[in-house]
Amino acid sequence: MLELAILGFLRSRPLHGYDLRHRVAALMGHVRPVADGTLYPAIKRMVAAGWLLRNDEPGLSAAPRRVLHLTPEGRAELERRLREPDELDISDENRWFTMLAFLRHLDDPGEQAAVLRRRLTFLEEPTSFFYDDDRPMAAEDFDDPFRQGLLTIAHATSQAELAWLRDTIEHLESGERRTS
Amino acid sequence: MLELAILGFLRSRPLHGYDLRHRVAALMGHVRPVADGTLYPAIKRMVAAGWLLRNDEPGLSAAPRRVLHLTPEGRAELERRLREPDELDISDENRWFTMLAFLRHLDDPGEQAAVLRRRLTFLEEPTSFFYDDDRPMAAEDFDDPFRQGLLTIAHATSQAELAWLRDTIEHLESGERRTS
DNA sequence: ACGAGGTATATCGAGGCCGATGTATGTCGA
DNA sequence: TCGACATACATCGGCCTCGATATACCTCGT
Repeated sequence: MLELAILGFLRSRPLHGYDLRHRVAALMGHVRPVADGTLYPAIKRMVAAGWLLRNDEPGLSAAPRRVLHLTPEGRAELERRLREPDELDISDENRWFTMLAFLRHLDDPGEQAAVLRRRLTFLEEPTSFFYDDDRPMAAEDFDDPFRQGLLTIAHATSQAELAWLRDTIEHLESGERRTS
Repeated sequence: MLELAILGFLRSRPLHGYDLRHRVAALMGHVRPVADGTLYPAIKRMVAAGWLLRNDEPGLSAAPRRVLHLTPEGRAELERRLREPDELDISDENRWFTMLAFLRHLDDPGEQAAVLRRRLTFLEEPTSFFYDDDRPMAAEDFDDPFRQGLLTIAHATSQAELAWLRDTIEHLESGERRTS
């Protein structure tokens, strides 16, 4: 997910680690600023994987900036991750929102719509409040005002997302039809 | 966060690992079912910390059930975590929602309201779309329909949560005044 | 002329998480 | 009665993350 964000940011322009750090932190919405000990090893991994190239750009600042470029392989990797292999369902909110933030890089509207449709299917399947054996979750959960709040908030969120998804899918697909 | 959930569930009744696994998975909302390799080491840690007691309950099922009880220390630890030391702000969604799911165990309405009020303060401070140096985030972010969607959804979510928070805080505090 | 604070990268160790795998036993349908 | 499946616990290696720490240079205010 950090890797996805790095690939996504570098798709637009080359950046050095420190800049990436700010952008990633802003994207993750202050939620959890990336630690240096996480970011730099990730960069190293990705350079080793052949997705990034590191060019030194001396003199412009205090320390030498290691400017990172996306390689064609990196670009392919980004697209692969945005398309998201079907087995991994889009069930992790963080992962999903990060994907959304860079979905524009998948430039075929049909493919974009396909990703949104998968998310829509996922959101539409009712959340089970039951265990596997149809035992309902403890009744106490439902006269707890805090858990009620949890449900209220979750409901509002998914309604908002569903509305947006349906709208956007329609737009993408009508545009699609017009251009084909 | 896993530990918080374990403490929370055991506060109501003793449970064995397998049952905990189901409950935690249901709580995390299918988001990411806990792996055995995560749950059982966590239990072991917590037993070692003195928060849990493990009593074997033989014969009732296939494998011997290791029934887990919350110790007084565990209970204190749960309450400490629900009160959440002020330094760590409630910025991680997962953490926050898990807290909410067990906030009833902090049985003083005043303390409950205090926790909600901290969350309210956090949500009310406007999210910065700027870097530290007041450079705005790339303009391209704003004519990207997917990032727009991100903002739309986030806005709807926080509105719903804000409304619920204000409502609930008021209830808790008026109840508080009545009983004092 | 000096120190505080920002820029920029890097490494290390401790510990946590995931995925795979193993080991039993009970239950239920064909 | 045989196999499939659920119950129930456990361990292991590898990878990742976090937090701390280090280095070194620049800028700006005093």
